[in-house]
Amino acid sequence: MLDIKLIRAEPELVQSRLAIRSGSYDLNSFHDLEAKKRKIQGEVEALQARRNGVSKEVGVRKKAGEDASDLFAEMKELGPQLKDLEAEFKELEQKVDGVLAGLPNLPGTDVPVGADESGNVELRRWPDVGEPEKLDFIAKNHWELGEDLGILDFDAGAKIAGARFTVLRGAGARLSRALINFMLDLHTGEHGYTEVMPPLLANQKTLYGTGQLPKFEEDLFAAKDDPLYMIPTAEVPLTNLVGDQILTEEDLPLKMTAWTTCFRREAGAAGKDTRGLIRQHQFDKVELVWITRPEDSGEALEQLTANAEEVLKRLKLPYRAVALCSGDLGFAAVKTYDLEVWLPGQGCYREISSCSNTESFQARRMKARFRRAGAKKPEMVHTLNGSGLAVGRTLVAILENYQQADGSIKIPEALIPYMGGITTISKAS
RNA sequence: GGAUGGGUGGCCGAGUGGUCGAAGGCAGCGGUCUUGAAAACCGCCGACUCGCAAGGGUCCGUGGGUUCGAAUCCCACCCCAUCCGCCA
Repeated sequence: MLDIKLIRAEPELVQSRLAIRSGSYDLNSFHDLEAKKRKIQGEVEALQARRNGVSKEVGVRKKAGEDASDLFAEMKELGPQLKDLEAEFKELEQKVDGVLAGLPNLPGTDVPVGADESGNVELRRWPDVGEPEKLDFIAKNHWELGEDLGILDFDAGAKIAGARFTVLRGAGARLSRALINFMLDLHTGEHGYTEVMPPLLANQKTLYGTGQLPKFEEDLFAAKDDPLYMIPTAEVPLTNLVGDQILTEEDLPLKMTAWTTCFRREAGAAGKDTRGLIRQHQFDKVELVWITRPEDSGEALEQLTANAEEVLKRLKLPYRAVALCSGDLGFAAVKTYDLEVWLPGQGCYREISSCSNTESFQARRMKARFRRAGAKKPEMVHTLNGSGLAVGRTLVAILENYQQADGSIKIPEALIPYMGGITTISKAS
């Protein structure tokens, strides 16, 4: 949620910052609505002040045994009047909140301006020399490799649950588990994150806090008989852990990591990435979340992204880092770096991690604050999140990058201990 | 699912329908004392919001209701704890 004070104080700035996002946001009618709300608020409060004064006076007179019938008469008139005005105010307030809840965050001033993903800016590649190493045979897609090896079963997934669900078997299932453990061990052991296992279902308030609701309900799976949604990312439960709290300055930065399964309806993605593991309704992800002081969040995004990149480096998977342009930013983000892994089977880079600084946008929605040592007023914290990494897509990247001419898969060195010593996945294994 | 007890400020915890935004304690901040610290003592100390300010308003799980007036009474709902039942 944007700071209403900022919208009021700098309407042109807010309008122009929103204009470089995708979608259009006209704040003119909002300003009128909001001004009217404040006007009514003033009137309501004046009447409330009078009511409170009268009530107090009644108390005083009763105690003294005096008559208060003139005050009762006044209240008889004031009461209904106040009630009507309060109802009007409430309605206006809800409208204002509704508009506010639907406004996305303002892109950072250092974010490249662009309409869509073609405006994104490549920052660096790893390894940093030219194109990724070419295989000396024709690379296969991961779905061919996986099916041939019997470790990815798309038909079985479709039978059990439908399209965009997959069954992993044998070494495939093991590889997924190995990746989760490898990533968690790295982030907790070397990067200083605390491991968390959150609920995979969340209530409406929680999804509002991170910005999925009310605007993006169609992207979520919902429970049938309970007001609960399956989480689309661990960012949702992890970030909300600090909601409705006033932390101390020493608590910050708070760094959390979690492996969770994630669920997305992919409502707007019909026909996109229909084959393979790239776009699934259900996938596993290791998430990184930081809660910081406002002055620290810029640097925190660099570190968080570096932590995610380290996973790719240890797995020796070629990738590039991209700064998203204004038109490609997510709803809550001020600034986002995407990490894109090289997929030889498809001859392109694909997103494998997205790291964002939302600054105080989510904190304001969920009332996540902290108090500086010695300070009187609490302040909003800044929240950041990033994938470190998407497990399914990492598995894809390993299949495609580590494939051999005979269709077998070499296990990246860093993963061998997590694979029980197995060094290759081949048809026989 | 059934029964019971609860949801009050950063935390713990009192609270009689009427100067209650709310006792007390802890934590925090400032001070006295001390070579310094601790202890002791004194003072300050909720959040949000409207307003240039003076000041006003809202908030005691949520939403309704009763009343001139509700943290206190009534209704509904949510959540938590414990016991019973069921169950990974």
